[in-house]
Amino acid sequence: MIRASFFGRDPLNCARELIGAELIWGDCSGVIVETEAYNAINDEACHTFMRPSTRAFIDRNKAGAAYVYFNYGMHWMLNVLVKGDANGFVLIRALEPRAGIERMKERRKLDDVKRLCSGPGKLTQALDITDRQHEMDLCADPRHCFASNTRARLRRLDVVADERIGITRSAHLPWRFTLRGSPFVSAPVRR
DNA sequence: TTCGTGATAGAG
DNA sequence: TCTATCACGAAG
Repeated sequence: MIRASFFGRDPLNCARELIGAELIWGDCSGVIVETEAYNAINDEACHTFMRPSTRAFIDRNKAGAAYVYFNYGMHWMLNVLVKGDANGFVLIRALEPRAGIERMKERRKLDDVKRLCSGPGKLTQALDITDRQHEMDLCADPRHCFASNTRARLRRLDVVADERIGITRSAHLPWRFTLRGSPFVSAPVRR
């Protein structure tokens, strides 16, 4: 299980290094193939820029806490709080499903494994993540945590950085990270 | 490309 | 109160 100290550094390193780790969620799990970093400072796309409630969230929580919010009236987004050298969040954007695939298919009402978790709103639906898990410590419960994938690490993962998706402000920063060539990401790499 | 859908925050 | 905005997804 990845410990809280992992999230006690800065969002960019955390986002990059989470690629290849496994997200364990109850009976389901998947390998993280896409993330984005959001910095609490100097990043207009981060919620902290416009939302006092998000700044308060950072103040009262510790590194590794889940930041779950509702967007566009229908989608939940899962983020992890990074708090240490620099504060911010890592948005979990896509997974390669590993365990509990049948359960994910039921929740998504979809059979195509490649499209089960290929987007931030899709993976929360597949794993049944909602505001029930908001502020949950993701470094404490072995059923809701991240696990480092030692085998993948040894293979020296090829991680690509490009521009974040679906934002207008601070859009040029290369703060989206994907596993090179993965067919499980939300959108192809741009340059 | 277009729309559904609802929380949040700032303005009036 | 009212309105703009939004880290999306599915259909067409």
